[in-house]
Amino acid sequence: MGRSPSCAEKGVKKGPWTPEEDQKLIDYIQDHGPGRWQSLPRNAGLNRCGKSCRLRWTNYLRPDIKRGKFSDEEEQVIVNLHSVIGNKWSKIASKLPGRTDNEIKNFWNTHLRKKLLHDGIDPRTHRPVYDLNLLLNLSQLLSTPNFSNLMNPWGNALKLQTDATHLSQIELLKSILQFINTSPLPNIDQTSFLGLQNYAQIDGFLHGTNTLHTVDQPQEPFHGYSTAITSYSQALFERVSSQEVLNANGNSLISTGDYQTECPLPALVLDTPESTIVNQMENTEPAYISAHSPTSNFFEDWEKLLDGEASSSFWKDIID
DNA sequence: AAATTCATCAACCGCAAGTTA
DNA sequence: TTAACTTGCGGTTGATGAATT
Repeated sequence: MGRSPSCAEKGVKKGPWTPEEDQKLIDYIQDHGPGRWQSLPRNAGLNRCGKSCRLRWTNYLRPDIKRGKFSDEEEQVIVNLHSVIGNKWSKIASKLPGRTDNEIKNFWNTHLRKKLLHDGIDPRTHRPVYDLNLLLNLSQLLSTPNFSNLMNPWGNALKLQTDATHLSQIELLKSILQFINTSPLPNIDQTSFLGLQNYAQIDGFLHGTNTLHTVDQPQEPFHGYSTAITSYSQALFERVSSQEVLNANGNSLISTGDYQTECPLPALVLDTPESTIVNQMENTEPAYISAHSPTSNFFEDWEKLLDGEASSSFWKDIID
């Protein structure tokens, strides 16, 4: 599949169209119809590339283009469709007669995205935004060169750091699992998304076994896992929050109140004995997780997530 | 009044899929 | 079958005008 030369390579005009150019394009298309964009500029006497002509016609000159502000109904359609199909602007545009994909894309980027953010909705997931201040605080804390010096060298500074890191990891994990569990997308087959084998792998991971066995897909496939992680993170949180974490100025970086108000995940039903899960998670190595599954990236991230040595760069990447 | 920042949107770019010879 | 060509898409840029300092 070759790539056609860009407009610049052909030495044709770029930039805004003049009224004369517009008229030439309109006249030509009225006579010959749209299409054949590559040869159109030559035939129409335009010193433009075909791409530029097509774009000008479809986004501006087409007679059926609707102009003016988007109505509330149109806005709602865009938001609803975007929540289902994402940045498929041409697909969204096909449901809004007279609107172009470019126009919708611009409207999204300049208005709707900000509006959703303002309303506390993540415009990518269309779900309530989880406040990342806790993670950011932890990141700053852990990247402080003198962090370990702040702590009593005879105390449990390293353990606290480990707990705090672990807690932040678990919180993200919880969000991921909760998203998967509550995803409203009707067409996502969660079995094919992760694969039965991967359910088994997670199951094995959480229960400390390396055997790959088939498990039935539950109604909410990650329910048990997310509740287990919730209980685990709660235990970790209690450990972290029971101690004052101070920055170089002596200001508290983490407080129980901040955590509780900024991590508004609803409480999940505990369906696994807490102590068992905690012990199993701490003692389990994820190395057996297959790197060759269709979802290997997902599991590579899991491995990074759980790999102590790699965790610093992993979390830095996420936060960045 | 001038300088700076912000918001908007037309237009461009690169990529990938589809089509043709 | 394959390579060249065409088309469409989504991300990004930059010119422009409005708002703010």
